[in-house]
Amino acid sequence: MAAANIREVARRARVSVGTVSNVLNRPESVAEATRQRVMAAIDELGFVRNEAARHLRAGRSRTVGFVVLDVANPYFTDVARGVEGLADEHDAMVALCNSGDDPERERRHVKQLEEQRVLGILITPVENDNPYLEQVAARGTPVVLVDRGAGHNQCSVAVDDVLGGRLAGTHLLEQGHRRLGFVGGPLSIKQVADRKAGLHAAINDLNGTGADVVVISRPYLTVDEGRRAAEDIVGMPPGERPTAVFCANDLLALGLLQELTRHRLHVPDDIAIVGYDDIGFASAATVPLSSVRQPREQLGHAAIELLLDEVEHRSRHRHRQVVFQPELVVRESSQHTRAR
Amino acid sequence: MAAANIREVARRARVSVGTVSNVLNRPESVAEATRQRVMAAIDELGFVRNEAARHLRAGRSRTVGFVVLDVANPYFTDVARGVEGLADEHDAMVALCNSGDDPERERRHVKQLEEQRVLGILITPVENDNPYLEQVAARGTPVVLVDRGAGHNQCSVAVDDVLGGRLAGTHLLEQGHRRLGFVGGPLSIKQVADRKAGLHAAINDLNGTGADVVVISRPYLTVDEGRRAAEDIVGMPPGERPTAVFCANDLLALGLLQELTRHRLHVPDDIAIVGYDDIGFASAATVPLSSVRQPREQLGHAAIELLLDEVEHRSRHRHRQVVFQPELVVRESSQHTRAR
DNA sequence: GATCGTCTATGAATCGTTTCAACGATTGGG
DNA sequence: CCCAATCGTTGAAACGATTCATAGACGATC
Repeated sequence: MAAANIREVARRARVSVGTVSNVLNRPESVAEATRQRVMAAIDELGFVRNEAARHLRAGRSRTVGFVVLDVANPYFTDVARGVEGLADEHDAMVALCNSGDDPERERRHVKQLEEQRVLGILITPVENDNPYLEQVAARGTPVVLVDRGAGHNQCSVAVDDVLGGRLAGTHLLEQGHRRLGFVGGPLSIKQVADRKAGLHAAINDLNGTGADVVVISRPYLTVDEGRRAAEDIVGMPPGERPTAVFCANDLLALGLLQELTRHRLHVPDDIAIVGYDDIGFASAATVPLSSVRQPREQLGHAAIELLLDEVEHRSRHRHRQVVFQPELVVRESSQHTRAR
Repeated sequence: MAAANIREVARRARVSVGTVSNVLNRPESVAEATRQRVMAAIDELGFVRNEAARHLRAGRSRTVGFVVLDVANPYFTDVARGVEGLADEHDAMVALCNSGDDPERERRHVKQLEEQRVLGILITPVENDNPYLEQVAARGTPVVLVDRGAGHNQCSVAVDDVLGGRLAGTHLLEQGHRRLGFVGGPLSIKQVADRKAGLHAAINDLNGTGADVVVISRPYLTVDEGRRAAEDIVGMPPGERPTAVFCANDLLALGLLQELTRHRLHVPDDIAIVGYDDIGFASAATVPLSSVRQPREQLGHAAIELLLDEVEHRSRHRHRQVVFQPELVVRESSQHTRAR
């Protein structure tokens, strides 16, 4: 049974195609009896609107593209949830695309989305500078950077990572720690560099305390790399070992926690840990993890809001760069438990 | 700069629209000089093909819809990865849609996908019986059920959950356990019921051993519920407490593990645990978790293979129900560690 | 120089919906 | 009884790319 089209529906209901279209899009402007007849014909024929044709006519689709670095990362799926919520209200669909850290795949996805004339594209780009995205925007598909700041020729939503690092650092200093560790991925990733800078800033805020930072650099932000960082730490002479470690994300922190525990180092008494992102598994760890929380759903919310504003008021739209404040969630992994 | 269309490109390159189309789709049939001229025009105008128009003409889009229960569940993102791999080779896109366990949302997504005339729909339905999906298929959009068996009027890919339960059960019995526990979500979910049935089957296989099963039923399959199950177990008199527990998924198992440890019960010596799904976090747990592994990527692979077969050989296609065998991965959580 | 074949390029028809000016029918006011 | 206004419906013109039968140009062959 090939899908029936609007013409067949019209014929069956003995009306013109225009009327069928009206039933579908402006039911109030059609006489009740006619409407019924058309609806009946639609049911009988199993008619399903052809989105491609509507879309061709309309010039734009009702889909928003969201290109993320990694669908498997709970952080992004949470942001996506925020996007979806608001998109739903504007009956737009969200197409979730995975670049998997590969600039090539990212470009392919963006191209496809542009060909689909999506309402707009939300994207966390793999690389830092992406002139091609500005071209996409210039050709008429609005682009909003997610989790990345932008110049004022683009919209962006981000979280203040320097502040996040500072919150973590200040907290650890307040707990009396003076030998701090930073476990992070490559500093070429802006988020990582900013978080580290925040940690240093916290120390500067409190200058003259003689606090020190050992940097343990790791190539990726994964659980496995967290474990390796633990090996590094365990290998240090106890006098040089940091007494508190700030990790660039929760996956690292979880790996670190597991491996330290395995080596009979107690968290937080021997080594305190603060992570970043506050993913669901953070509070579920064997020692619940302190973490810097990013307002993930809000981030998604804000991103699509900026996008829709640009779509709806193309002329009077001004690009904005929204920056959220992170928040420190203190749990067991960074508080001395004397009563032990 | 509104997106230029193929006519403007043709005008600029001083050729007909047909020729531009040929450059795009059959470049070998166009003289080199002409081709160059057209390409130049495309670049200069920033021309981007309009997918809606191609699609309208072609009758079908090059997108496959994948509707999952929960994008935040690593299990589904892994299956999705399998789907994407093969889809890429057929230069099809995958649209990942999230039903979030809500039949209403699921239906909306399916409707949208059908209106988009996607190549086909892969879906893990929320409910068990879904006649509406057969109607979708009958109207011409192939549907493949994922992680659910189907009758022979539909294609499906699934994993033998009874076997999975049996593997877990047999393993625990072989380790000498006789008081077993089963922690699971509502038995109305077929997967859960099957896994439980498998556990009982394992006991029957070895009849006369006097093995026993305590069922601890929980409404959801989450980490939190796993913790609550631990409370139940801790509350039992030590003589009745199971010495080994099989969980319907890894999230439950992780929660259980954490809370038992917190109550100073040692895993596996006091209580052994086997989970299900073998998600990434299973091996990363404080006590690495034994788990029944489902061939996730293969599942995705097989699903899209069935779908593409139906698309490409519509007439001679026969619906198939593929069932995979799960595999038990034994780790520390279910092996006595005498050397402790 | 007529005939045939090869290679390129053309342009009109097509996909299915939406939109909108225009039309006929009906109603109410003057 | 006529004129306007209102209401419901119509039909044709878009939207932008693809396809395909056909035409034209050019060489080779007899």
